[in-house]
Amino acid sequence: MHQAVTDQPPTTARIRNIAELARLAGVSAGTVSRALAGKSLVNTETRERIQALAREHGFRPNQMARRLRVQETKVIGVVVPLGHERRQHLSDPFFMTILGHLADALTENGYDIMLSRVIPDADDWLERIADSGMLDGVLLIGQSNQFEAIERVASWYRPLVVWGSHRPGQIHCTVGVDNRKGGQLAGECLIAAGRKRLAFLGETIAPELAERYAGLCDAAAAAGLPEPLKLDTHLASDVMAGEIAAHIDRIGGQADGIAAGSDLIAMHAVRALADRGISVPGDVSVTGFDDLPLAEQTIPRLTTISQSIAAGARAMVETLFARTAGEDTKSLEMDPVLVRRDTA
Amino acid sequence: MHQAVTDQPPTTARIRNIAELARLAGVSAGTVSRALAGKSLVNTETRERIQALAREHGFRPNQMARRLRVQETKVIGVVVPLGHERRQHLSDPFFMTILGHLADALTENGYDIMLSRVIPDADDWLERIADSGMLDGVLLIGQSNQFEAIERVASWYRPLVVWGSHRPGQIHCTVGVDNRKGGQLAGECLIAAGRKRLAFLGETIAPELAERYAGLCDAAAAAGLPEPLKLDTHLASDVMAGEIAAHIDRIGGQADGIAAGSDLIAMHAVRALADRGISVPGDVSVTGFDDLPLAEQTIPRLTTISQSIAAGARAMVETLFARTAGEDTKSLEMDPVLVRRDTA
DNA sequence: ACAGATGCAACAATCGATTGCAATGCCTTT
DNA sequence: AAAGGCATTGCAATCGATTGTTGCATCTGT
Repeated sequence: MHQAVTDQPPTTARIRNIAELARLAGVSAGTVSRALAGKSLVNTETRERIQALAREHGFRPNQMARRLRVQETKVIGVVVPLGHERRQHLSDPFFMTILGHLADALTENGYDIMLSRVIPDADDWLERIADSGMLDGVLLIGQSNQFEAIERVASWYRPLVVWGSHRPGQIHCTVGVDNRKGGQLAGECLIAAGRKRLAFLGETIAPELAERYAGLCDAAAAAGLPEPLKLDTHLASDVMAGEIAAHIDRIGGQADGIAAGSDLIAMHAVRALADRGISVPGDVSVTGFDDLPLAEQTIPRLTTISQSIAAGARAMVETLFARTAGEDTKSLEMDPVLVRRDTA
Repeated sequence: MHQAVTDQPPTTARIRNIAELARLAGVSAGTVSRALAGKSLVNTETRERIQALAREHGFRPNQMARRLRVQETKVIGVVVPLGHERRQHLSDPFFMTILGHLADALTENGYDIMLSRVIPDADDWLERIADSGMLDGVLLIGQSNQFEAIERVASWYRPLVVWGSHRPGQIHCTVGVDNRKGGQLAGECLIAAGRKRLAFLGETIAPELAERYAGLCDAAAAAGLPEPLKLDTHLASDVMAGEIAAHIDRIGGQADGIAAGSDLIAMHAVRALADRGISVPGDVSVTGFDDLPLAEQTIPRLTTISQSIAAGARAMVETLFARTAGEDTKSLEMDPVLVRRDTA
């Protein structure tokens, strides 16, 4: 009783389960369970005796067993499907930023996070996750090209919320930004800066980016400008830099206003332009998308379209809990906001 | 049999466990288990029949139960202790970068990741994680001020590897960089650029940063310069920017060479200097630490000390598996490398 | 002093899958 | 034809905790 509370006793064998502790305390396993859970059904004195014994031996009940029994895991899966982009990896700054906010919101509510980076080879990848019995809910970051798979699972698995865009009539619940409007804002910003030859930098296989491009086209059309160039770029960071540089070299002076599909792409573009002695925003204007924390730290600071990621993450978590509680939830489409800084 | 493979049948009730499927197939639960696991003990024909039935009903065995039974979870915990810095959050770019690489290495080996952001209020926070029965191993990112707690757990919990610095005689196994040498490299770089009034920007409560500062002092002493200034900064990104700006204002021209404790701090410093019309590296030289991917993307690009995070992450995972297999492992201290770019 | 109420703890079923061992049936061999 | 071998499958224990129900003992009120 006089040793430090959390030390392992050197002599005694470790206690491996409730039954052993029960034998040691001279009570039944059920009583130990109730005592450790702090339930009032056990006598205060015995409860404290058992708790002291547990502390002394460094015993903690096995969570796996508990969760199997109570059918509740207090774990939420956060999943990134990498359908069209197998080489992209988790360190993508947008994903990391939203993950950080999700982690904050979930841990505040007493939930743990299970992280999966999934390459959807098998077409039941999401079924497998939803149905594993390991999770109380799933948050999906991005739809990638897996719209069908998500719809299929959403039809029977309720605790699922997706970051992404909302198509009319879809089953699964999304939280996201109006990407088309965001693209339009970016276009209007470039046009207001006097740019007439626009280009979009990003891979339009992902629906989000396709919509941003569509919005850019809207803005161009409204201003009577020709359709913006579309420059594809992979999202994997190791190849992105090279591809962007190649694009810049190739298009030469054909574009004076670049709307990038993400802040990361924009940063690479600014970097590539600077390397070639092209001034931003003197010669070329550039806009980003996302408004990551680092957008404010670059020099020049990025003009970008804000997604308010923190609010989005909070909304995802709240929506998930609402769905778990059986409520019907609506998808949330947030308004993008232009953040005017130094690049456009 | 003619419907799409993973569809849920609209009429039948969902199958909830192996026993129900067994009844449906007219065999025992054990046989179903073996069939779904693809074991050769069951007749090929029955096995395929059972597998088809499972697919048809979208049945997947409960992982929680399986894991309880086989005492192996295939889940590794990745934990960030936020001992001295409660407001820091997961979106810290260094953490995110290393997490990305860890995720890659672990998923390649068939492991899932459980993410915990822990604020060590209770002093048994790590015991609770290690002993939860939910994890096959734990990777700790950073020691924070929790050295004692980590030592205590490491004395009985083997599958634990920590990113951080190694003190002589410690029990727990670390992977990290020689922070003191890194600080020294930074100092030498600044001195080689002709800087004589050095300063360190970062919070020296964390042992890693304290060692980097010590290395900087070594370099200064070796060059016969006075002891560098120590400017404390919190690591939480929301307050960091303001604090750094205040430091820059306060010290005025007292320092012409700034060694930052991390790339993020360096970025903020460069930003603050630029805002004040101070040229980098014209008037002041700045070095970072970590060599995050974004260090190469800033303008001017950051001169920094490389930690080779990718290699470190791989080493952590390998070491963890070696320990799980019962091998004795040594801590790994990697050599830092100066990456000379544009800020010093 | 006795019926009924109350407090406390034990018992046993349960969560869902895995797996060693036993049992069945069929085929081969002498 | 009996015995041994092999291929399948069933049975039942097990992983470790939770919890509804039951049973015992003590206390209260009249």
